[in-house]
Amino acid sequence: MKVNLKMLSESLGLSQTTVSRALNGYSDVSETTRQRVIEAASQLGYQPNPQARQLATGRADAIGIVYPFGASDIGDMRFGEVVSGLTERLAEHRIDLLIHSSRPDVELDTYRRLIDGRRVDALIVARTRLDDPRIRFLQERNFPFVAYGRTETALPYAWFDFDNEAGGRMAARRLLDLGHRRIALIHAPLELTFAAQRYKGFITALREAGLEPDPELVIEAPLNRIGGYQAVGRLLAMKKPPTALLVDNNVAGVGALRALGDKGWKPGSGMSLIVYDGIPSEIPLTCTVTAVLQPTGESTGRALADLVLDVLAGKPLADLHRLGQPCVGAGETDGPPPAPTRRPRAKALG
Amino acid sequence: MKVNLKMLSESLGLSQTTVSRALNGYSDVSETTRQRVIEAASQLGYQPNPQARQLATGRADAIGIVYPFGASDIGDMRFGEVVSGLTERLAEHRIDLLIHSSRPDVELDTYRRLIDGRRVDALIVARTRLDDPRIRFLQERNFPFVAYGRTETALPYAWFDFDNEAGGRMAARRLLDLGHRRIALIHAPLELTFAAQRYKGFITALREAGLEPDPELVIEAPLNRIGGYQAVGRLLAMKKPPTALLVDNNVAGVGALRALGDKGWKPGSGMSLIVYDGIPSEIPLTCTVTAVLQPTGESTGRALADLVLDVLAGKPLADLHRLGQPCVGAGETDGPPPAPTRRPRAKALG
DNA sequence: ATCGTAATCCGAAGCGCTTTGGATGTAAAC
DNA sequence: GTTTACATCCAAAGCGCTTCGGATTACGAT
Repeated sequence: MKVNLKMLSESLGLSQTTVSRALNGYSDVSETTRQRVIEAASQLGYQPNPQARQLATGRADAIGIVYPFGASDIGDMRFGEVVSGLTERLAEHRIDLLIHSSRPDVELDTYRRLIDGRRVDALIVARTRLDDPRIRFLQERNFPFVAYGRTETALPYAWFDFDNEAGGRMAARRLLDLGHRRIALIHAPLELTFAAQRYKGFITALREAGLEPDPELVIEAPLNRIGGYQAVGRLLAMKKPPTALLVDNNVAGVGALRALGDKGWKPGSGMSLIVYDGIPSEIPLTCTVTAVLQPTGESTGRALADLVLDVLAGKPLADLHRLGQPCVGAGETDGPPPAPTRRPRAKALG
Repeated sequence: MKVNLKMLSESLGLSQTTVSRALNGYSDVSETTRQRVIEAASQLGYQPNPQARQLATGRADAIGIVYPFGASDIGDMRFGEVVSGLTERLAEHRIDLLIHSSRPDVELDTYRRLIDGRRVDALIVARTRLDDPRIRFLQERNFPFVAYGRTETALPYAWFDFDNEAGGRMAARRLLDLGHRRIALIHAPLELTFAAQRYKGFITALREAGLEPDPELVIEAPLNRIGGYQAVGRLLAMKKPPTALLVDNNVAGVGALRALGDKGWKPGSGMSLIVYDGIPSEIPLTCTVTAVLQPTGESTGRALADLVLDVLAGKPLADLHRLGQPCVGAGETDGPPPAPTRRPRAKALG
């Protein structure tokens, strides 16, 4: 038999008011009675009914996240890990995580339902775009949210993001330091925030090294494996292929790696390769591919949860920004460029 | 301004009772008034308050799933896809998906909180074990749930599972048909249901072919990449290594593939390899590794959702079972065994 | 005219919690 | 002795919905 507030208060000879206030940490109840109440509550196994509480307070004690339907979880945003970190931190505050998924074209409808249905107190917006309609929508409605990734928007909002520009710069820098001069970039569509940022970092590094990026070597590829595969095909078909390659995401990176393998490429020989986020199946093993690494998904999840809590606590949005730092991890594929071709055969034989 | 039932009913000149019953499809309200009500509701943008409804009905309109904390989403249970399928189907019934994660040692506490806290109407139990304390717990409490994977338990319960035994058998059969006789199996700990099932299928296939499985060739490895890596190391170090290998999960499979690669193995040469579920980074590209393939995560999610709805509708548990069929997809790695070694060098030179 | 029946509709009582606006008692201040 | 100020506690009014147990009306049957 479920025990409710009424039963609990009667068994204590107190009013529901007092018991409720005791349990919720109000100051107008003496410490001794509070202890009695807490004792009796755990004794009787009292668990407040969340729906009743929510109805009375107007809160939902839940936040929502909308997962892009059909998104593969390979690499991508490490969904499972992020969820783990999120729920772990949120649980400490008795807040649940509600997950919905929807096809991109009806995403705003899903948002609308969640908001109007008062099912969540706040939302997390994942995988932002430079101009993101979801964020505009939430700002118009003045609904609390935190973005996983930044956007180009005037109004302030809470966000968590990695310093993708720094990451792109570091990666390019690494290749430059190894002596490469013809460096290719395969990047996701630039309306995606992370792609634009990494792109900018890449270009910056090249310019800093006094190089003007060769437009031919900068290829936009769809955010899937085939995209990476085909882009590498184009690069290798060039009369003068690049000596190094940066792929700005690991989904396309898998395809790129595969394409290189098909052409007989091996780690440490021929073209140098860096894949942003690394190749998923390699991370915990010896890395054959150099990668730009980011903190774990769990830590990202916790950071997002903290931001959500801050937003709900009413902290000024302009302060609620977190920037995670990536780093370049070494693999076997970032050697120096091959020695300049000097018609060797003839010489050697001669 | 949020419009509630009272406002809606007043604007219509009807009682709250009638409006509520009209909206909920009761038969004691005339069709004409029902239409009027529905019209006015969408006109005013009326959205019922879920917390109030839940309080009144005692339902939570949500189901829960507990995700194993720290589980990588690579391959594994294709968490993101399953979630997509689940929420898609559940949304049609106005049911939300609540996700929690917890470390395995406190998983039952999480269950307890969700149940006692009346936050969910049912639970989904993922990644079952042969003897699963979570299922015992839920059965004791008589709390609705559906299991993703079967268990050894007397009482009936709803489950979705793949026919892992058939899958294991098919995989072994494929290798046998190619002429292999020394076939190794790397399997996850057998307390995991899927591992036990695939193991059984493997053994069955061998016996059917008149072979007695060689205990030396059947290796248990932890469910991670290192496990697969080390197991292959042991196999290759044997005086008489196997000519074919089946890895019963793709997490260890990634490690196994890497180990083979380190020893100079290439697809189509030397040892034949089949990885259950396939290598994650390969699936949408050309497959170099033969795989036992299962339907998409989305379809699994939808199946789970349907089962949950059936359970909540009170259908007899003994009927609520779904068995998905795997199939063996071809790759480049399932060739015939190498020709028997016949001391070639001496002979040839002689 | 009277009754039974079916079709519609509604009043009011919850569901279990929070919170407002006092009530009560006690000790310090005047 | 009266006033003031705390420190504790509580009655009652919601929060917005569902649902039980009638009320009302219309109408063919008796």
